[in-house]
Amino acid sequence: MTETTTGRRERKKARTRQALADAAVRLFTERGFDNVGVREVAEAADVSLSTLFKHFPSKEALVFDLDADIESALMAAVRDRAPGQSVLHALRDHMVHTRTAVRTDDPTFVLVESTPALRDYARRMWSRHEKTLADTLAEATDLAPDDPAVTGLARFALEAPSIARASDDPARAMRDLFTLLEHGWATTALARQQDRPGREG
Amino acid sequence: MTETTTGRRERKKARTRQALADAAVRLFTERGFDNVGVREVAEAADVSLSTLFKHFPSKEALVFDLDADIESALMAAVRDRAPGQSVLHALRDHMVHTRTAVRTDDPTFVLVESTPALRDYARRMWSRHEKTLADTLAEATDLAPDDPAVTGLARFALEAPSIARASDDPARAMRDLFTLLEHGWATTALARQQDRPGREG
DNA sequence: ATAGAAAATCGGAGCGGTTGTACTTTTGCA
DNA sequence: TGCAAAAGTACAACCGCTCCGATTTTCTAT
Repeated sequence: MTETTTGRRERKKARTRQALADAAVRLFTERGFDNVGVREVAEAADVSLSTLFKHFPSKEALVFDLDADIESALMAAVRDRAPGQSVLHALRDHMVHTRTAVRTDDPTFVLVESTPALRDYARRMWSRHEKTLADTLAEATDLAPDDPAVTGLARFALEAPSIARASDDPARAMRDLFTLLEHGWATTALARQQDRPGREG
Repeated sequence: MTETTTGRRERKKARTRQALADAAVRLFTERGFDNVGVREVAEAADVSLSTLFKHFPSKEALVFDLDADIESALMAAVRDRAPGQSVLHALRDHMVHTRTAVRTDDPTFVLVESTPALRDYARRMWSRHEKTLADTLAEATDLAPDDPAVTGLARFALEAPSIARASDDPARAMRDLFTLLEHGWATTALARQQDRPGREG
């Protein structure tokens, strides 16, 4: 996935980045997100404050060390779906599988869920993929990228996890939500089963 | 709507509040949201910085001087809907009527639409009504307030305007979106036409 | 009228996230 | 070996926002 261009430089860079992320999650978990300053995180990772912000654009970003791969996986799920499967169905499966696991063991996950500022940030991060997803959906169905059916589905699908997680049974809630969306979008090309996007007329 | 309790005190308070809001919109429009500091706004309204933050919780809030009435109007639209009309239908009508007007003459509207920080803030403001709306919907249909069908509809209905506005024909996009939602939620109590919530079994 | 409570305002210090600038060190490569 | 790019450093400053003690203005009850 990620470019593994050789080089000691890149390795060291990755190391300090990791040191920052680790220190951040540890300190935030120990004493709470709001009770730890960025200067303190930099200190704990033994780098300067300037360096911290060269690696992460904001305090919140220290906790989300992934991002890029997530988006590409999402798009791939739609593009490389099983033959004959609708884009909506593929989207549903991917979202259910990747975003309903309740990993109470993952400290980062717990930290995010228990910190409103981080929950909001996570939601906004997902929303950033909205346009890319809409484009992918449009491309896969020959609909216009600004068709409300397309942009609406992109938005709602990305919002679904944040709704489902508020439920006692997130996986079930997620499926229910997508069932509703499927019924609504049933008459659109998004829900129609179809062969892989024809590369010939 | 708003309590008009007599008194010179309340009048003066409202006056300074208005002075702040006016100065803010004027300065922001003239020179851009990011190029005007809160201290400057306070200065222009001839009040102290402390006073500014006693009236508004944040810089962004200076631009949104309404809020409370909006929420009650939204809930009222659902609760006091025409007899026999479904909650979803009532919700749709209200959202379409109040949120699709493109007021290119309203400076506040233009300001908000052209400033990402303010667009985000506006979206979050609407999201804050999500729980209240979900409760109202649940009450009107005898569904559980945490039913995904309820919370999902509340979220999506409130998000719809922000999607529709990205289109060239917002009003049309808004109606299209609600049509999709109506199809999806058709099998739920939210879309079923019904008499006013029976106060008797 | 007047005292005293309550509310609004003030001034200013200060915190925490973020940015900018100029400088040093490390690393890759010719 | 030498030079350019990249990574890291140090430090000051900005900005949104909060806190606090003091002061003024308005309301209310006697």
